Amino acid sequence: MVDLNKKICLECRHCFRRNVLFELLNDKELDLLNNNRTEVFFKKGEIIFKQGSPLTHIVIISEGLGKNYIEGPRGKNLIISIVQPYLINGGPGMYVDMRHHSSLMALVDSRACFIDVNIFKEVIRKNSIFAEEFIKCFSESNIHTFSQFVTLTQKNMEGRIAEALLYLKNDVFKNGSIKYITRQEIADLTGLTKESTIRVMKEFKNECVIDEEDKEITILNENALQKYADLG
Amino acid sequence: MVDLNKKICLECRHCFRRNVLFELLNDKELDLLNNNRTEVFFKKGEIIFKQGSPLTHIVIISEGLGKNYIEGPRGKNLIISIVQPYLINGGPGMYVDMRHHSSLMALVDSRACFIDVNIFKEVIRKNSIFAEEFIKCFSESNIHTFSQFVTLTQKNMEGRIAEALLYLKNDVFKNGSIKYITRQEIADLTGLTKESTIRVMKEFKNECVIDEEDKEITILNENALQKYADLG
DNA sequence: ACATAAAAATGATTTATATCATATTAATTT
DNA sequence: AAATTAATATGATATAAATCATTTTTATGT
Repeated sequence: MVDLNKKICLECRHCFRRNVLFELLNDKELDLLNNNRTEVFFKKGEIIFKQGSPLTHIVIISEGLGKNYIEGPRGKNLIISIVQPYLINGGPGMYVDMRHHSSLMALVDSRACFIDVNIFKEVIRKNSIFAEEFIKCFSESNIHTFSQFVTLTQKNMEGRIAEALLYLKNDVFKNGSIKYITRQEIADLTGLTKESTIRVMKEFKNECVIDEEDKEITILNENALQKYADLG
Repeated sequence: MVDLNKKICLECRHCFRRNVLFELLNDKELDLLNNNRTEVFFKKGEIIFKQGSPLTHIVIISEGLGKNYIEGPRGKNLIISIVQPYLINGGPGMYVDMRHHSSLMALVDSRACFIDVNIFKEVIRKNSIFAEEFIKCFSESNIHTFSQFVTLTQKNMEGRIAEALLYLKNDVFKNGSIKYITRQEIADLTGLTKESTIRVMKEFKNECVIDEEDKEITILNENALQKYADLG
């Protein structure tokens, strides 16, 4: 009979190794993380962690896709990032108040790995190279937030949608077509209303800057989008 | 004759110790930082470090006040934070591309301490408690950025100005009156134009929510401001 | 296959905020 | 003290984007 625990363990170590960050850990450290993890399946639309709730685990999506968003004061969401597999979802609360400062929702059926945050911090404390790379990841997402911040406060609708589409194409879907993202979500990425988003997307479609088939958005003219982003 | 080097050294260690973070370092580590630092005076309006330039040193303002801002694509600035003495100005670039992703300008005549970033990182690598506290500081500023992001994308003029004034009063000037900050700077903190900022400030003055004498802004009714922030 | 719900689309209207133009006051510089 | 520059103030006007009201299309559940 197959030892299911063992199987999950091996799977997980595989999952760990898919993020180059974990290559910096030795077997003992990997085992430590592995022995303090749980794996949970989420259906599309389910919340993986919720803003304000205790931050007890860091989350790695091993299969699927998520959106990381801040719930604004009157129900309006601001999407900070679209989360692909193997990225570490810690969040600034893990070193401040042990609370989540944003929510993570599954955009498609997803599998998520929960690692005890204290164990994770212990590994960071013990392995300074790993710590440094963790800070690096954190910093990279920070740089993206900065640039999104400027875009949303200083660019017009076309510029903001163009930036969001370029982000989705290049950073999230790695040059594939954009899937599983609704107009409302593009609105939440850009701080616009869904109606405005729909109008700009239609404008881009009419100008053959983008195309859409079967809910898949393809970017036909990246230069045009870049121009919108630059002029916006 | 007084040994000036020694004097600056002692001063600096004093400056280090004013930030509780440095209490976590041992003498050897403090010496290491101390031996790899320079102190520079800046006049009001001078740039301490410039967005895009190489990040070779972390900066601690030991006297004075600064503004940390992102220079937007078409000349419009976004102020991320007002920087008081003893705070560490690293920035996300120090673990990514060794470039500054924002600029720091002196708001009044200021003294700034430059510490070699590689030495600073070496200390972080060697002292895991210090590293953890550094991540904590970084995370706290991150949480503030998140909240400012939501405010600027989801609140109206009054709400944004109210949030900025509360930030200045409580976080920057520690319940003293708000000084050295122009209308243009409040505009850059809120993503508004200076004209709109002037109008809202006047509205707040008329309603006796704030008062201004000799360029010093006093908050007369914090509850009213909080209400504007909540409803905005 | 039908019913229900969710997403996308569209036009009309409103409104919050920016822009423009100009004046006044305060702060620096010469 | 005069001249120049920077900051604040104010009114008129324009406009980008939100809001509101419906409709159409697509997806999901029973």
